[in-house]
Amino acid sequence: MNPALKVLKERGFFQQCTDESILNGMLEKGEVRFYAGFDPTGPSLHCGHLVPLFAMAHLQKFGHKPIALVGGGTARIGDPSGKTEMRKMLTVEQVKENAESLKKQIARFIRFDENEALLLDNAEWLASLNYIDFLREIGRHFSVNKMLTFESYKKRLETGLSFIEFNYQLLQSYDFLILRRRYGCTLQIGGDDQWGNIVAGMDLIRRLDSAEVCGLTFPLVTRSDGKKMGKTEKGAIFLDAAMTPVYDFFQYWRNVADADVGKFLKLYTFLPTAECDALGARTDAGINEAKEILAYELTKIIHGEEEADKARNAARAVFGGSGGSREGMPSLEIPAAELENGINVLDLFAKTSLCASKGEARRLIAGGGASVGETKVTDEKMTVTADDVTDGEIILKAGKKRFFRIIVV
RNA sequence: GGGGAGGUUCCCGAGUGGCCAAAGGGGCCAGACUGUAAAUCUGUUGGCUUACGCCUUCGAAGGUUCGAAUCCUUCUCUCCCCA
Repeated sequence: MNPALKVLKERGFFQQCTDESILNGMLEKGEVRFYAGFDPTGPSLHCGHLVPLFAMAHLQKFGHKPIALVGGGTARIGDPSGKTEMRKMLTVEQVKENAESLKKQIARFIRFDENEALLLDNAEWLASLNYIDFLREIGRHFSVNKMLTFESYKKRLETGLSFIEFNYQLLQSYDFLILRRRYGCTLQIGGDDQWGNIVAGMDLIRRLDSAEVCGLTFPLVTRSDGKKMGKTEKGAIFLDAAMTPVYDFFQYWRNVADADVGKFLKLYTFLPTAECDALGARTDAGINEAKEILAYELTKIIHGEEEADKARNAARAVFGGSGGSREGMPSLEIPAAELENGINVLDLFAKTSLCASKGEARRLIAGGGASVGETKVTDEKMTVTADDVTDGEIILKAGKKRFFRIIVV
């Protein structure tokens, strides 16, 4: 088997492909131009996008030529695949802005200075399409009957599917067609929810250009507890530090379930497969340590080594490990003068990201989950003063895991 | 175009004039147990207030009423049936 394909399989990136022997042969034969799409529906990529990013990085390491396609054109429509509700329409400006920030994040995974890696925006060819021409040339090759048999559309038929969303498959197929014609792209990779769209693109290319191309999908990553990957109640875990602080990002991965550690190490780090398996097979204190490795390695890739160190040190400081430093902990500066008069605990907690309101702070205290420094807060009328300051800062705790650093200036 | 059913707090879902900040479940947060895990049990879960209480919330805007999530009018969105 081709080594690149082997790595993808070993690491859990392989769900299904259109024809394995053809794909294998293609990869063996030489550098393959491949693409994966990213929808700029938000200003930042989130954890759900990590799998295709890592897959692209792996393939590039084997010399294959990646195209990261930002869906500046398609994002204006919305893909119904896997969605149960209609997507919000975005304005052209929003999409453009989003596309810009996605590019920077993708660049952390793909080296655009090597292997002729490309970053394209499908608005380039979609925006100027002529409706009539498109129907004549592309639309006639699609059978509505066939499209309706796709699982993703079936589901949407129950709740409602607008015509423009229904057209998504045509546009994505057209993307593939254009990329093959212009850049010789012969492989599309994506999440398994994209299977239908990928196959449709393949069919279109076979019909119009009589050319053979391949598709490969990744499994939908699930957590062992059945919850959605990369989602918390506060929303998705984003790659942008402004949206998900590095410390929170680190902590998310630090807290994954035991059963997921090995799988996630293979998917979300570049550590050798054997090492990932070994780490994931650990138990007790060992698995706990493996989680730190997972969190650290991934944070390093997304936010850089310096930030990853900070986050790890902050976590260690908080949870009592060695080599701790509080620098990476979420923090807030408060003038010393304010402390002179004393600040009510409720007000102080409500100011931080620990509590959204004073009511929430009150509940936290009532539940016995709030601490100032090492002292548990038992009275909501308590006042925090300069006496509580240690080394120029006050550490607030909400529960065992959430910490906040007040820096006195 | 005609007819019907609906839009409730983070989600699902009760509520059909005052006892409703709104049942129940899920989730979230916290406590116990632990390994910053899982499972389990317990508590909590709109905002402000020391408190009495006040304010905002039941698709939107008006109206009836001492009082509306609940009644009326208009608008809007979703689903279903017919054309």
